[in-house]
Amino acid sequence: MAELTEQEQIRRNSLQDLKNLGINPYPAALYEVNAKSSEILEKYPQDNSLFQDISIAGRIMSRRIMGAASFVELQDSEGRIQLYIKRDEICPGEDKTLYNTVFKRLLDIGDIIGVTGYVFVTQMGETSIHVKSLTVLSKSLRPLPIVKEKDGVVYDAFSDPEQRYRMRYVDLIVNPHVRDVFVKRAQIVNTMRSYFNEQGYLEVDTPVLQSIPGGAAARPFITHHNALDIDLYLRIANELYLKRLIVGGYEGVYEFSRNFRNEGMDRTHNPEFTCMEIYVAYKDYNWMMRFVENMLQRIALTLHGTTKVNVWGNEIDFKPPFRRAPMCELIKEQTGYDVADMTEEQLRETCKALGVETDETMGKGKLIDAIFGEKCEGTLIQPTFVTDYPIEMSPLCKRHRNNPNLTERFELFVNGKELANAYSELNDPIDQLGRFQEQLRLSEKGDDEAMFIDMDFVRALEYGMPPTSGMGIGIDRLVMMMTGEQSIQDVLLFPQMKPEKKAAVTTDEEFKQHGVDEAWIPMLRKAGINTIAQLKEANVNKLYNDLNGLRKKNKLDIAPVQKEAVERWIEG
RNA sequence: GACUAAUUAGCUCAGCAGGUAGAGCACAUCCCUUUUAAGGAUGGGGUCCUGGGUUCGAGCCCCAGAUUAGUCACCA
Repeated sequence: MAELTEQEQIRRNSLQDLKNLGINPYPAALYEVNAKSSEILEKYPQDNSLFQDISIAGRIMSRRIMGAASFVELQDSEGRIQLYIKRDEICPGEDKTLYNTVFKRLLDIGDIIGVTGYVFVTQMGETSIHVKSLTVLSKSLRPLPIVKEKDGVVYDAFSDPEQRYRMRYVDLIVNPHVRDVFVKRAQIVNTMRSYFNEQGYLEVDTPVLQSIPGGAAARPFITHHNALDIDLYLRIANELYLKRLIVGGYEGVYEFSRNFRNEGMDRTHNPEFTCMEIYVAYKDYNWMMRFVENMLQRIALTLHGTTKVNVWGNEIDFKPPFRRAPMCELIKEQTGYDVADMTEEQLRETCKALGVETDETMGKGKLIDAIFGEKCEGTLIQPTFVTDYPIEMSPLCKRHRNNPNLTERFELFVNGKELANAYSELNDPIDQLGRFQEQLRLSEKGDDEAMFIDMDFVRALEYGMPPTSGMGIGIDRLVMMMTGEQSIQDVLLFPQMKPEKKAAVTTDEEFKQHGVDEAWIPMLRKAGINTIAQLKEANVNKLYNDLNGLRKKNKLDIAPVQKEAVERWIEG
């Protein structure tokens, strides 16, 4: 076990002292809570007769002790409220242990307590709780980062991203803003769910483990099922399953789908992320645009009370209708080139002329996408539906009713980023099979994202799927936009991180068995020897000198170690 | 994957031309009896990310590695 820091040791001592006083630092019984910090702060100033017999619980976030009276900031799930603790109030009799020892000495910032009492206003004008009784509910053994705030200025913020993401629990304790982001995330999802349910659409669950990863162009994670002895893929999208359900006869189905893609990680990509996909029978992509607009407007209103949201310095207005523009028109607008009727060769030359990088494996669709991505995406700040994508880029989408080279597809761009993607879904089984075969050709050409052929999906279409419109929206990116967060890690509670590097540490017991004198083990660690392996490689003279030096420095009451002993330890 | 930067006390950060490791908060002991990032005094606390190298001497310079961040590549 790794060495404890001084502060951790002191807290463990306090823990033992509490037990010695007959106080259980981790009691089993429930603690009755009948008030929350936020409602007290909100309602008491209006009506001083309220909250005269309350019980509240939370974490101690700061303490100001002045003799026989103290102030504590208590943090519950809603926020913080000040406690006023007076010695003779919580210790009415002769025995002042609860105040003098338990509260003042054995409790710390980070401990969880419950108190009863009544609400009043201090001379400083702060609504506070006058405490009549105090119960220890959980002793904290690690010191929290201390974040202080005055007049809206935060001092010493706990801000190291690595620590915040790895120890999200600490982040949530000391950074109230972070807790709020995830409340908003839940509100967004709930708003969408009620919006869909109100219209009679059905929420469903489809497989995460799939033998054919379909519905998107992406590299999947591969796993293995032992009993079947087959490889399975973690889903990259749920589209093909939802469409099977439309074939099955549901009018509308949707799913909040956790997807997994074995690709790069950065501040807009996490290996697992959440998409919402919805499919509605007898609709087309024009209907879907109105549907999405209204949904986003409703989310913005729920969260902010207005359709205007500030996203990274841009004021975005989610008030419908959003701009609609065909892709080739936007390319023409930005570059002057009309790519609509170009051949693959002409597109390659255009890319070259525009300075857009290409490679051998790219087909027509990818070439146009490359131009669009490079020249247009970033310019689409206000919500814009980009429509009518070339057919090569959209193997699951219905051909455009007026132009067979295009598809009835839109992507919604907000603040220069893709947010949603929707089709009039392809329901012609023969066309679908042909498009899958084209993907196969791309795959053989080296495009490792080209789609697999899912024959069962084709079979489903052969039974007949009604005209259907489908839409997918990235929940994480939506949350980023709606909360103003700039990285996906900030809207995921537990973003993927590389495993924490664990320093291999040999236990005291192992050192003992290795023949090391017990009294010297702590000194050995201080000398930088934490494993048997390190011990074996140690230099006898250096270690011998180090140990006795440490003995002197730490004023140890043990005899100096003999060089022969150190030799024995090293040799084992 | 490439490049750049960061990594020092529980937290936030200083540190120089290579010469005994610092501050604030937190912690401990004491003082102060209604405070407001409380105040005062004293004190404890460090594998300066890891491993090599240069040097009489490295937190600092060189090489390699780890992690994180940013940019690019990749990524509907």
